[in-house]
Amino acid sequence: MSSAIAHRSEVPTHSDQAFELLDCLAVRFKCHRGQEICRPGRPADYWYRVLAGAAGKCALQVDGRRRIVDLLLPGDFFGLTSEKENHHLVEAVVEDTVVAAFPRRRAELMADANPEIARAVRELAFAAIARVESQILILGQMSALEKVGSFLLTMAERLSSPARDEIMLPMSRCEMADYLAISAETVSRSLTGLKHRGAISLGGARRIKILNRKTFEEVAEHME
Amino acid sequence: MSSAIAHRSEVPTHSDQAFELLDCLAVRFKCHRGQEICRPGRPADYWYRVLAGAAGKCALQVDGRRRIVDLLLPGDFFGLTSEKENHHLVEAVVEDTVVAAFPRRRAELMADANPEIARAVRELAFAAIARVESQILILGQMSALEKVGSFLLTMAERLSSPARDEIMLPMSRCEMADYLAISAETVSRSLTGLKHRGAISLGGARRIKILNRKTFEEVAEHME
DNA sequence: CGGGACTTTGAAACCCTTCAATGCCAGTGG
DNA sequence: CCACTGGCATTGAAGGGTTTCAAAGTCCCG
Repeated sequence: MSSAIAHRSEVPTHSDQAFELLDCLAVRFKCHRGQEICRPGRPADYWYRVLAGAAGKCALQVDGRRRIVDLLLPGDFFGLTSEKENHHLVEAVVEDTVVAAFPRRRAELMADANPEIARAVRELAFAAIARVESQILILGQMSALEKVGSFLLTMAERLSSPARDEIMLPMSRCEMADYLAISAETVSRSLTGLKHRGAISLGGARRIKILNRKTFEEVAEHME
Repeated sequence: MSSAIAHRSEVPTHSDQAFELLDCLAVRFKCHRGQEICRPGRPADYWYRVLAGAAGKCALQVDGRRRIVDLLLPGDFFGLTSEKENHHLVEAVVEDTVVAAFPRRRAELMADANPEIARAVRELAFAAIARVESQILILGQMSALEKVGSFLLTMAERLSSPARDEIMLPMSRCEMADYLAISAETVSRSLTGLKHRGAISLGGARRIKILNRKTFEEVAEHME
């Protein structure tokens, strides 16, 4: 489930030589919270990689709702599409998110010339598939408790900080709601529900500690 | 949203020379309905492509439920992973589904040697990302009517038969339920709901005709 | 200290799930 | 030819979870 790329809260060290070559093309920039990184309808001229912070690939619906299709953490690539235009809006979710942009044409030429780079890009695309597929499993859960529970476990893994089981969420309740396809109120209720069951403890809205993984599985099974 | 690869009910003609090379590696086989194509836990030694019929990439949950993570139609690739082992069960959904299997090692070597093939595989991976992301949007819909409605529109596009707007569903209600993360009964109710609104007509359980796309949009907006 | 954004909590309405029964269709055997 | 069977689809009713609207509470920052 987890990709070959390490997810850390800071820039992953590109141990691969292939990446060092790609990185020569990269333009880095820092984003404010909510700042748009790429916009639907524009030509898809870049591949991107999150280096620090977090970003969300969003789809805007006709009714004004926002759906976060993919949550992008350090190490994750996005903008990988076979279309000529972007279909999604990508926004920074936390302040000072750092993104590297790779000019697509030149990156593709580099991939043509260097099989290692082609392989690396392929792997990154595969990682994106795995990410989105695992999100589908979360969205397919029956109850909101299960959704929030599996989201937290996934985040604990992806953010894998030195202190595992202690998560600093990069997003607000509202953004979790857009990501999990439930209302922000239900997200909140589910978290307090998990707290009351002794599965987690909350230290401020975004600091979450996983106390008892056993409880999560019980919740997952039938929310007893 | 739709990939560069044409989706037809029969084998797509591989106009690209790159594909012809890859096809030399392929082992083709025909599957019965429900037959497993690859199994979780086994080494991921192949890439696959559906040539005819349909297949479903399934995740089995602890409670015995089945979730269809990706619906694979002719032209679609699957088995694209960076892991050493498969995580999903892939099953044929219709009788006589034809699949081509590409030995992964050799296909990768071929991609290393031939940038066109590498590019083609990359595009196919990108297409898989687009497929799953659009499925996330469907799962994120509010009501079952919206889910079923947008599913039908998507299928009409992907199956694009000569007579557009006339779909022959490759799957049962139960499988649609597993794909849309709602119960089979609700799928049925939604279909009759759409019928009563004049959006579709049913000729047998699997033959569906889209009568009025306007109605779909109304449903999507707020299911009036 | 106040403002503002975010989070939590409450109550009513609504939609979906579940369980159950009925209906439909094709294939089989008498 | 017909009855029968099994799988699938449809429909009904009760119960429960989520959404929505609303209000109160919390936290951070100027």
